[in-house]
Amino acid sequence: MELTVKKLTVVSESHEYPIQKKGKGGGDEHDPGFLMDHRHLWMRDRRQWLILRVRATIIKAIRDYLDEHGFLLVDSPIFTGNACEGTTTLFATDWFDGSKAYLSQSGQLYQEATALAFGKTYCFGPTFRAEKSKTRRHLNEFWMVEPEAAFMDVHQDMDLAEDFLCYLVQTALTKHQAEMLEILPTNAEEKAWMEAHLKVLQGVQKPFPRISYDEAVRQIEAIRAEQKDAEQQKLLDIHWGMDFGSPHETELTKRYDKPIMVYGFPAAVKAFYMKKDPNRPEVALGFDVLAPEGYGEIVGGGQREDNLELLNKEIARHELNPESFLWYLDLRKWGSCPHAGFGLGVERTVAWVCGLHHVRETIPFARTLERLWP
RNA sequence: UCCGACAUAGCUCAGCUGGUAGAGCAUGUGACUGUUAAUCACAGGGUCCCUGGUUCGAGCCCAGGUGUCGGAGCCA
Repeated sequence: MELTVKKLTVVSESHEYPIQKKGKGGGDEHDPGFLMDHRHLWMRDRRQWLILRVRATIIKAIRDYLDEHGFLLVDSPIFTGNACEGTTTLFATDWFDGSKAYLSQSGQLYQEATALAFGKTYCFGPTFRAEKSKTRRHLNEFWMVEPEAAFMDVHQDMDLAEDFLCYLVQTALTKHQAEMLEILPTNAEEKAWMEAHLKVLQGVQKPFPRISYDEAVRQIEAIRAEQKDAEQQKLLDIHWGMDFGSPHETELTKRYDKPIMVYGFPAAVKAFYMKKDPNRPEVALGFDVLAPEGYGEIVGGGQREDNLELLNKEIARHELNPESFLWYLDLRKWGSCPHAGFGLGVERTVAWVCGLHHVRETIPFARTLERLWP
């Protein structure tokens, strides 16, 4: 395209722009820390511009899907009065009467209330974790969508998560596939990787492999036996009853080119509100969806304990204060029913779809352990 | 909290066995003008993260500290 300029107006002069063009070798002229310090300008870069538009597409797809499938948006509060699952992972702030308010780390408990009132609901907003996690998968402020439905069991919950995720990925691909291939890779090697990655995403169709925790443990044991590196063997140590660590998830998902659904975790390592398998009380009716290519857990969910007596026992076993949960227990006391739901992390999903190394690029202004600027 | 790596010009980095600081880009001046990652010439630009130590001499070696990044744990 060629333009014949008839008139030129300088709207604003810009001298010594802090972010430079690519170097002659084609590599980045700046390291990630510098770029994050200039996030307010960096987002004008075409790669960042695309990533944040993919995020917007995925967010719209989340709302469209749930709205069209009978879910009502009923948001959970962000301030909560009590620390539900331990204060160490919560940000505390001063409340009016000298007490503390905590920033929500999940809207789920409130979604159980709204689902029992409206049938199918979801909340979608920022979530806060005060964990001192410094990894490419963690932010201290991130966005999570949490659908919850009455009369839904864990199997229907997994069906929903599967269908939902397929819709999100395919919607993002339909809209952005061409520009993702054109813009995201910065060299020939990355371009080849992106071509393969887009094929993987095209293959994100139902059904996903569903692997029981028991089976996953067996597979990880087999993977561990193949490892030659002693360090890696140590990291992959596993036995029934242990929760998975990142190395377990990463190695397991490398074997698949679709997201996998792992279900039936040991109840002992899961949250107090998870319903137990009536046939195997040591197993919880929860599941995780693990993205391929090592992107980790993008969905966590399951069926909730709807039996008042069993729930009380779990609260005692986890040494939680029952008074904090009086309203939550009311939900079982008056008109309860089987119900289930899940949470999907927006940034991890966007990072996976875009094939990014780090989730910090998937949110306009990342908040991490060392970053409150800009 | 634990483990590891790194910290040199505005930015990205090099710097040998310890001998007193370099490149590219950016910036300034000039040349050129069909450019689009412009090109050419010249120039300016440094608390080598901080403190202490070893040494005739430390960007380099040692100790402590600070900061950044990655990983573990925890999780989306």
